[in-house]
Amino acid sequence: MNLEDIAKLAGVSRSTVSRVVNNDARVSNDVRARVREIIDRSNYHPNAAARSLATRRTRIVGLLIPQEVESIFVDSWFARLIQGCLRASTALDLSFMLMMEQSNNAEAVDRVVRRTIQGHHLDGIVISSSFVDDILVDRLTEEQFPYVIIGRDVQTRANFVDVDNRAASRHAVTHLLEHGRTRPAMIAGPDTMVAANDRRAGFQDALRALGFDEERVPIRHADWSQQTAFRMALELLDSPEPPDAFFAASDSMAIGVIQAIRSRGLRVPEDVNVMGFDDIDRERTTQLGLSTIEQPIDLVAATAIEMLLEQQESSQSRPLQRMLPTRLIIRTSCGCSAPDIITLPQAALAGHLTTTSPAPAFEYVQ
Amino acid sequence: MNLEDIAKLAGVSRSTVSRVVNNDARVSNDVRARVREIIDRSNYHPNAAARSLATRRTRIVGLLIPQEVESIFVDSWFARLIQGCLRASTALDLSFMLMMEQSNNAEAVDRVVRRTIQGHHLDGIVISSSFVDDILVDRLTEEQFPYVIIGRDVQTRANFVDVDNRAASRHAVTHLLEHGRTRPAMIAGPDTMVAANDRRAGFQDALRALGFDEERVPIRHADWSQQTAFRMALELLDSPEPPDAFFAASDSMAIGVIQAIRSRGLRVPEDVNVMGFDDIDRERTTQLGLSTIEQPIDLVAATAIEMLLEQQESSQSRPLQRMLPTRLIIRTSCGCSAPDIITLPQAALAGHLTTTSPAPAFEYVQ
DNA sequence: CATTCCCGTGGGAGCGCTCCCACAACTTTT
DNA sequence: AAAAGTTGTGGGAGCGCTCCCACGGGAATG
Repeated sequence: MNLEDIAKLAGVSRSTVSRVVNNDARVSNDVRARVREIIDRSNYHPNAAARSLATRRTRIVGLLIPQEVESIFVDSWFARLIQGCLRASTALDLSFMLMMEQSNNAEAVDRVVRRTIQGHHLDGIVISSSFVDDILVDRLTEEQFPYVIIGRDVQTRANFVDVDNRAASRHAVTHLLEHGRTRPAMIAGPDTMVAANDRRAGFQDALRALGFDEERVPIRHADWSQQTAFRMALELLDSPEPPDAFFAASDSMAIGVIQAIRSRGLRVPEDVNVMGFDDIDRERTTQLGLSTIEQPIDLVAATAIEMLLEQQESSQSRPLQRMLPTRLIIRTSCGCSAPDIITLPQAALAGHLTTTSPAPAFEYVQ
Repeated sequence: MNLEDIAKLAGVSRSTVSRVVNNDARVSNDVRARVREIIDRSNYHPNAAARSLATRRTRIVGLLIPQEVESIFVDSWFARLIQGCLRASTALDLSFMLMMEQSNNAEAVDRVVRRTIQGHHLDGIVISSSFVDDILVDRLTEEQFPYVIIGRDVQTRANFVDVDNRAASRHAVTHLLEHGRTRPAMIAGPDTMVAANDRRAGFQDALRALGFDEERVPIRHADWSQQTAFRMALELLDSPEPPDAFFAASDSMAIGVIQAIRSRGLRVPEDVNVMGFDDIDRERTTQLGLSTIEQPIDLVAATAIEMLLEQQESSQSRPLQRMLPTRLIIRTSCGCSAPDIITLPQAALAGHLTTTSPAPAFEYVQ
């Protein structure tokens, strides 16, 4: 069953049927109605391959995720990202392809490029952060292929979408310390990661603004895991000057911190206040009353997909960079008694760029 | 850059280049080498759409997951299934497409069918269980479109792959009770689900074989959640005849059971023994020393993809049904002192079919 | 009333591949 | 030595669509 068949059944030409299928205005109403009916009756659907061949568009977008992380799917961050991309694609009537490759491996990158770009398999690709410092971005740019990286990159020529980790952290920490605590501490992420550094910088911004002596505020770098955070929090709690307020760069780590606090017979928030980051596993954080910063993953994903389409339309070469707003989710661990949700203002990075890039060219989306 | 271009560069015909690309034997070695080199040098990759159009194959397989479950991705079962399918597809050089739709919704099903089947978008589709009692399977069968359902279905005409939940449960429970406990109990899954019923049947098989009075063995139906299992286990523990061995139909529920046991001041395995099912979140189960039955999700996924290809090759109409082996993962909660892994024999269903289907036609894979 | 314009429609070309058949140049069989 | 088969190669047709141009007829314009 193809266009020609439908055309014959409707007594019109192939072109006319094509116009009806593609909602072209230049078809008279009665012809349109007749063709529509026949299409419905005969269960016709245009052949995707033929369409792609003629239009040079596949209406398929992809998400590339790194293979290295073994537990990649147990980490709900990736799961939620996938879900968000899938949702956004479906809403735009795009098909969604998942790809997994090793990053930092020339051969694997080549495989991706050949298959997707040169084989014209995809219209665009969303790249989850770990691939960043790669040949891949260069190849993609060179080939003028639409892509978006999830997570701000330090080399500022790439297309990306991210939340303003620094601004969010600054505001959250300011809120945390408004409860009168005097000995803050941070369990930060690995200092090789941009997001981890941005969150730490936001923490320090807040300290500075509030007049804390940065030298005396302990910061420990953990690996996002509950276990490591637990251990490090324990160390700090056992030190001569135990912290009375923790900012953890992720909820998992915040949970580790809370466990550590409790294991020393202390209570949250009566004795020690805690602030997390992510709010992805809402069930657990709610149960613990963990105050945290919400990452709008669905929005990040949807924005990424949109940015892909934008690149497809206009092939301008200026990088597309977008920062999304976050919300402060107030439960009880920060010291508040009543839950609340506060949308955080952004733009902390504008003045404090960690790179020497030419201009603070991010687009802040409100 | 297309076939013709390469042909011109190599001084041969389009056909010859095509043969080289597709590893056709009928090309002389020197011509093959020359063409290969030019292909590599010019970064050529065949156009997927053109290929699909000519061959009527897309080399894309899909996974359809139900939209209803809000936390679909927090549940690591789905995440692992996706990962498994993705891995298997990549290994076979297939692209992997993810689709999310509402099941039990005629319109949504129609959308899937039209887009994937009639639009020739996919070569085959893996369906995660919730879609089963649907119009979808009928449509798929009718259109002779390759599909595989994850999870045994009671209406036995469909293609599926599953683990033998019943045999696995029987063996695991037999093992559990070998430690001399006399008052077993089960926290089962929702009795609307085939897998839940199979696991319960396996439990009962074991009881019968060991000479227990089934009437007096309590079985509670929960919803796979830790919370509900916790509550039900508590009820049982507070009854006049508290159980001294629990079989939980999932690890989450087993964790709830362990919490309940501990909250009554009892110890696992000294006072009460526990057996779970799934072994997906290995980190948590290991930490708790939970003995459980391992579901080989990766194998399930890989088998599903393979079955898709099989259907593509030979379009025989006999349903393709495959049961995969499980392993008993012995840690400490069952009462054992030394960890062990035991591959379980299958075929429990062969004699005890829960349906009245014509023949026990499953293929047991060892 | 003649000319231009627009609107709705039809048909050809072409997207880049595969598959089939043709055919030349050998090799093997009769 | 003729017939048949084999091997390597080339070219045409066709997969089902879109896009462009052509064209007829009615409406708007001069």
